[in-house]
Amino acid sequence: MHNHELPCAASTRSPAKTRKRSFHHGNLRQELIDAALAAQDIEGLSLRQLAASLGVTAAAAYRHFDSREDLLFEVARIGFNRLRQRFASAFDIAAPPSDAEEAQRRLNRLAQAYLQFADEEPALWRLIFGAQAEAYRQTIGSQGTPDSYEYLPAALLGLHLKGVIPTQPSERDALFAWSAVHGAATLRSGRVPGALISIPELANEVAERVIRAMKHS
Amino acid sequence: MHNHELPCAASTRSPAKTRKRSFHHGNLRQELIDAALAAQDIEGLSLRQLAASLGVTAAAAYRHFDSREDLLFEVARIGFNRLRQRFASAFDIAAPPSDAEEAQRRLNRLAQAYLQFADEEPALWRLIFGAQAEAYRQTIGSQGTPDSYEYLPAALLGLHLKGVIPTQPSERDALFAWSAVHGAATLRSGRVPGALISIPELANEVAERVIRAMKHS
DNA sequence: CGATGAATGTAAACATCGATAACATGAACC
DNA sequence: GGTTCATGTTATCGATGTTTACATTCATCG
Repeated sequence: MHNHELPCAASTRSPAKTRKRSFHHGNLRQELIDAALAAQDIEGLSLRQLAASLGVTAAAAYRHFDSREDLLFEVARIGFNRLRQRFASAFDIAAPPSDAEEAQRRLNRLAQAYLQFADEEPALWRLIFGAQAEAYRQTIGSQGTPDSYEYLPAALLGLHLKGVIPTQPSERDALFAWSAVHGAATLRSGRVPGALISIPELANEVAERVIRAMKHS
Repeated sequence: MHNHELPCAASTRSPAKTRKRSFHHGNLRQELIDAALAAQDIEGLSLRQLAASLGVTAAAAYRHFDSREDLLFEVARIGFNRLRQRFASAFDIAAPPSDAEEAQRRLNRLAQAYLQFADEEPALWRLIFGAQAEAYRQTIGSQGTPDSYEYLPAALLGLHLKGVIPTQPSERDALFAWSAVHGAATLRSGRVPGALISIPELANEVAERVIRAMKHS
């Protein structure tokens, strides 16, 4: 029953995926997370099937996670981190935009990051903005430096600083911009008819319109 | 075990809810749907508990529904119908708007209908726009006269006809407007910080900004 | 009225799920 | 070698969706 052909080589987390495992799996926690990340429907995952796919009993998973929700929680944390990394790639939140064009490009890239995340990692997107979205947002959405939720207000403020927008962007302006981008991503993830535009184009459309709405207030 | 104190009074769907039931429940299908509609988490409903709450075995539900999903499907159909009725109350899609102000009020009321639905029937909202949103939309979203998805383009067209918007609204304009409204409803249902505005006010904000974005293109 | 058959309920069973408890194994450390 | 802890297994529980076989009611027709 037990296969102990090869003993675990390194005591410290051997990352050799090609090695056959010993009785001790060696890296089960991470592999469970990875397997969950690779699933098409993360929320609907069965812990037993997930464990079985790694050649391990369901009970083994409970050595590393308190519950199924706890596992999904860790996966959601990774999801939020990836989204924040995409935001961070859009622009440096610490430095103000160089000029008006750059300020506009920032909002554009931010929208693009959001939409690309929804497009390229739809399962993660549905997880973190799905049924448990509120629970996730409260505990892990606002952690990390900088906070994911700071980028959009920062981008809008940059637009004002460079004269693209006449008034200081209010909280409602941010809420509207966020609604537009989030809504576009949601509708896109639902493959709504007519949303067959490319992501950069769609992001540009949304960003342009958001700016237009704020230009004339 | 069996209670047959009162025989079923009317053969044709007695709606008397105060009457005690006979062995035959009499209206189980509808009551299952009603009970599901009253649930706070429709997607997470347990068929067994639902049946038990009506004093009936789980297997009894299978006389009226092929599966749990089938039941949720019927509930989702009702949800779409209610949303469409709210749209229909916003304005008559067959008649063009009387003037520019009425055209703007139409978009305003449409956004309000959308947001109020999300606010007043959050469980139904989460059901029809949740995990199975795509499946529901494909089969029941576009049925009925008129189609739910016709209202927003109609409202935008009305804005153009009355001179509020210079150009003929494109499909992308509609997509953006829809994104903004849908996103606002989604964020609101998530109780996002700062979204503490009243629904009419929020609808007005969104509608105004959508119009502003289209005015200057 | 009474038999028949469809509609609609129950009871029992099955597979699967999340979760827990008791036990077994392997690795590390003295 | 022996102890100890981390990490796996097996067995089990209660709940779930679903199916099957059986029971009851009801409408209909002779």
